[in-house]
Amino acid sequence: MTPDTAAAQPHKLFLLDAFALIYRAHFAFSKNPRVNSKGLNTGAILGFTNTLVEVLQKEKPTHIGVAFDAQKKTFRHEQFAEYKAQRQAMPEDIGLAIPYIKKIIQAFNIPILMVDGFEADDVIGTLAQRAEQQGFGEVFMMTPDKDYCQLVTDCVKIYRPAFMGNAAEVLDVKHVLERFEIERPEQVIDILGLQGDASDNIPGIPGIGEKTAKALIQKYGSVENLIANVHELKGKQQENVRTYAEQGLLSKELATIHLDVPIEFHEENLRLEQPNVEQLRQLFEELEFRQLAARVLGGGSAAGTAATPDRANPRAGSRRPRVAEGQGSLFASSADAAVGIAAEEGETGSFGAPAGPRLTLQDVPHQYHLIDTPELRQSLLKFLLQQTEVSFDTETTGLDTMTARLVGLSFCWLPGEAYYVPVPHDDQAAAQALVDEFRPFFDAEHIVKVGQNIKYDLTILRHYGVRMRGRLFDTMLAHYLLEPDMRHNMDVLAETYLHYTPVSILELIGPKGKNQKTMADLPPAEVSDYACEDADVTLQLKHVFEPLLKEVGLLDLLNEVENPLVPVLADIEYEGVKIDSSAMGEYSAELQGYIQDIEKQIFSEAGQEFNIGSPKQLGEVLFDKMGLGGGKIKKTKTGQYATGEEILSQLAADAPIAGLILEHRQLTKLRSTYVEALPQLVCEADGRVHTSFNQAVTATGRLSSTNPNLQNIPIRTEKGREIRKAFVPRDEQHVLLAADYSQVELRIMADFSGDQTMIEAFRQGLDIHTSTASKVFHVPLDQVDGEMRRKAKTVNFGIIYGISAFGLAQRIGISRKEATDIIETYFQEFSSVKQFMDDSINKARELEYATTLLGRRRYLRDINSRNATLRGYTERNAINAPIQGTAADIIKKAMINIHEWLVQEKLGTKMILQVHDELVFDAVQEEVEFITPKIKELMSNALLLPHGVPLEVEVGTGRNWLQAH
DNA sequence: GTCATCACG
DNA sequence: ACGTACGTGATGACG
Repeated sequence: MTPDTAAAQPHKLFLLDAFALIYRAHFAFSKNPRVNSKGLNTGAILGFTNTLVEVLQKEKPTHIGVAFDAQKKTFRHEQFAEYKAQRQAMPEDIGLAIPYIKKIIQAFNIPILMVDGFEADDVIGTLAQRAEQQGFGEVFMMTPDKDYCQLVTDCVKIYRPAFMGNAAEVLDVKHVLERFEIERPEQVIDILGLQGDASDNIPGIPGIGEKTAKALIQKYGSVENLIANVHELKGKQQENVRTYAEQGLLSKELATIHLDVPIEFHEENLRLEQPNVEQLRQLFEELEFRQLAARVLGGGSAAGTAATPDRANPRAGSRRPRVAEGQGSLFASSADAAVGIAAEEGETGSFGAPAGPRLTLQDVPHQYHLIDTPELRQSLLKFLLQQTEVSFDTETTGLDTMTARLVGLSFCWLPGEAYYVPVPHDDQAAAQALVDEFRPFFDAEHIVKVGQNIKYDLTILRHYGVRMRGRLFDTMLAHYLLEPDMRHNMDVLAETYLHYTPVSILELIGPKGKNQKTMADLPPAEVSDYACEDADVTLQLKHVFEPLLKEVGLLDLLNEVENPLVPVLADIEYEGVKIDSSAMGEYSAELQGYIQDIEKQIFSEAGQEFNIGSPKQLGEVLFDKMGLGGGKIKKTKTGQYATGEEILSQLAADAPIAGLILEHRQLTKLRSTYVEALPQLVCEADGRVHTSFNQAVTATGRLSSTNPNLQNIPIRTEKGREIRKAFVPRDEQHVLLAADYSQVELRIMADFSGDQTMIEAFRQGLDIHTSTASKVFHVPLDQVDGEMRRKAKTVNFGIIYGISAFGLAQRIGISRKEATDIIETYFQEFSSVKQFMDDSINKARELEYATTLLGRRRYLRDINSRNATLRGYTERNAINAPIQGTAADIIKKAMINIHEWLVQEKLGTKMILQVHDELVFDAVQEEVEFITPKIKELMSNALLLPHGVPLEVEVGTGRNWLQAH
C-alpha cells in the first residue's frame, strides 16, 4: 500500500459475484433478447458489462475483483447430495456468454477470482473479511443475492446494482437487521436455515416460512437454541422441529458462507488498473456493442471514432441477403436516380442522440429511387402492376390517423431496391390526384400488399377514398404470432432478423418537442431513403418470417385470421362510435356533486383535509392518524400502506370513512377516466370517437383497445352503467345492436376437456352456474339458491384461471378448508376437467408452449422453472392461454365473416366495437330483422369446437349501448 | 417513468 | 413450503 495514494483517496474495494450478476442480466433481456449478427445472444454480456462500467464510472473504486464459482463440485455438494440438484443446467446462451465476459474482465485488467471447491460467495466473503482485518477501507460486495446479508459489517456492505429502473442500493448493517428483524447479521443464516431457500434447494424446516422464521429467531436467537428448547413449542410446530432438527442444522450449514477459503488478501493484486483499450475495442466490435463502445472508449465524436472499423467490417457486404424474387426493375442502373448519400452522412449524430455509429446504407448495395415526375410515376405503376407481391409504406405528417396527411408512398418488390413517391401534401386536390394515379395498384386483387402495421396505411389511404383490395401481409402480425409476448417494432425486427439498423425516425425529424418536425418539413429527397428503407426492410422481413411461420404451423393462422382481420379493424376504427357529449356533460356535473359531498364527509371523519387520491396521504391518515386496521396493517411491496379495495372493504365494517373513500374512488374514476375523457376524444371531423384496436399486444391473442380504451366501459355498477347510455346510434334511423357469446370460455373448456357432465349441461341449455352449483353442493337444480350459484360461478371462473384454494377462499369469503372441499367435489363431479388441467400442464412442460384451437402459441418458458411462484404462474397460463386464446380465435373469425357478409350484401349496418366476447353494431333499423339471425349464425359457427359443444349468441338492440344488452 | 388503483372481459 | 386466479389500459400521485 503506497502511503500517498492512501492519503489522497480512501480505499474502496468492489467484489463482484459474477454468476449472480450474469443470470440477472440474462433474464432482464429475456423479453427482448439481444442477438448480434452471428446469432449470439449478447444480453447477459451487455448487461454484465453495463453494470461493471457503471460501477467503475459512478463509484470509482480503487480496488476491484470479480469472483466466479469454481467449475468443480463444491463442499456443499458433498454435504448434501440434493444441493442444487434440481437446479437446471445453465442456459446455453449464458454458457456461450461466459468466455466473452471473462475476456472483457481481463481487458479491463480486473482480476478474476476463482478457488477450486468453493463458490463465489465464499471467496468474496473471505476476501472481504481479510480486507477488513487488515484495516482496509470500505468493501462492497456487489450482488443481488440476499445470502450475503450475513456478512455485512460496518466496513463491509452489499452493493445492489441498479436494475430495471431501480436505483443502485447499498445495504449496510442497519438495513439487514431491519429487513430480517434480527439483532446480528450472522442470524441471517439462522433465518435461512429455518425457512430454506427453494432456488438453492436448501430444505429448511417444513411449516416454517419467512414470518415464523423471524419470530422464532427473535425468540431463540439461533437454530441450535431453538432445537434445545423445542419443548417450549406447540403442537405441529414442535413435532416438525423435532423431526427435522437435523435438516434444519444442515440447512443452516448450507446457507453459511464460508470464510476459510484458501486465498490471501493482497491489496496490490486488486488495485484498479487502466483498461486495455485496444482489447476492449476489439471485443465490443465483435459483439456489436456500439453504444457501449462509444461510452467507454470513444467519448467525444462518437460517429468519427468508430465509423472506420464499422465501414471496414468484412461482414457488411453480406448483411442484406438478396432474395431473387419479383420481376423487373424500373431503372437499368442505380446511376439514374441515386439519392444523396452525402446528406445522410451530414445527418448522422446531428441530434446528438445515437452515441455509436450505426450501419449506414453505404455498407450495402441498394438502389433507392425518388419518383417525382408524372412519367416516372406511370412507369413505376406499370412495374407495380406486373408484381404479385409488393411491400409499401406511407409517410405522413403524424401518427393520428384522423388528422395525418399523406406525404409520400414507398414501394418495394425486390430486396434492396425501392421507390419513393412524394405526395404534394400542401395541396389536397393534387394529393388526391396523385393517390388516384396509384389506384390501379391498390385495387389490384392479384397483388399481395406487404406492410408493417399495415392497418395504419390502410386507414390513411381510406381518407383518400382508397379501399385496398387483394390479400395483405403484415410483418408486425407475423412476428406477433412467432413471439406473442415480445414487441414488434420494425427497427428491432430489422436488427434481430436482418442484422441491419434502419435510419431511425428520430434522426430524420428530431426528438419530440414543441418544434417537432414532420415528414412534410423535409425535402422529398431526404425522406426518400428513409421511406424506401422501410418498404425494403418490410419486404425482407416478410421473406424471413414466412418460412419461420410455415415451420411452426402458424402461416395459416396469419393468412386466414390475422391478416384478413386487418381491414375489418381498419373499418371499425374508421367508422368510430357516436358519443352523446351533452349527456356526458350533465352526468359529469351530477358526479361532481356527489364527489364534493363525500369529500366533506371524509374530511370531517378524518378531522383534517388531505388529498384523498394520494394513496400515500390516505394511508397516513387512516393508519397513523386514525389508528385504523387494528394491528394487522398491510403494506405494498414498496413499503407504503396498502389501501386497495379489499383492505378498505374490510375496514368499512367498523369505520365509515373506508366506505366513503371507496365510493369517492369509484366516482372520481368514472369522472376522470370516462365522463371527462371521452368527450375530449370526439373527432372534430365527424363527431365520433375512434378507438385503436391493437392486434399485437396481448399474450393470448385477444385484441386490446386504446385511445380511448372502449373495452372497459363500466357496466358492473349502477353509477358506472349510466355511462353506457351515452354510447348511441348515429341517427334516428339506426339502433345499437349488441351480440354476445354466452359463456364462451366455459364452453371451450367443457369441449376441450370432453367432460360429459358439463357438455350435457350446455347441450340442454341449462344455466351453467346453477348446474355447477347443483353438482358441487349436491342439491337438485331447483333448490340451488343465489348464494350457491354465486359460489359456483366463482368456481367456474377460477377453473378457467387455474384455480387455487386460497384464491377461491379469498374471493368468496370462505375458509381455505371449505374452498379445498368445494374444489375437491368439483373435480369429482367434473373429473375430465381435472384431467384436462393436468394434461394442459404436462403438455406445456414438454413443449414449453400452449396452443389454441387454431394453433396460436403462447410460449411458457418458465413452466419448468425451479422458482415455485413463477412456475405456478406459468402453469396457470398453460390452462388459461388455450381457453382465452381460442375464444379470441373464434370471435376474430366471426368478425371477418360478418364483415365480409355485410359488404357483400351492401348493407348499411356497420360493426363498431369488439369487447372480447361481444360485437357491437351501428345497425340500420330496417336491417335489424334481417341481420340478427345471420349475425347469430355467423358467430355461432365461426369455428366448430372439436367435441361439438354449441356456441350460443345473445343479441339485443336499443337506443344506446346499455339498452342493447 | 413507475406505482397503486380500478374499469372491463 | 412457496404465494396465490387469467388477460388488458387509463388515471393521478410522486420522484
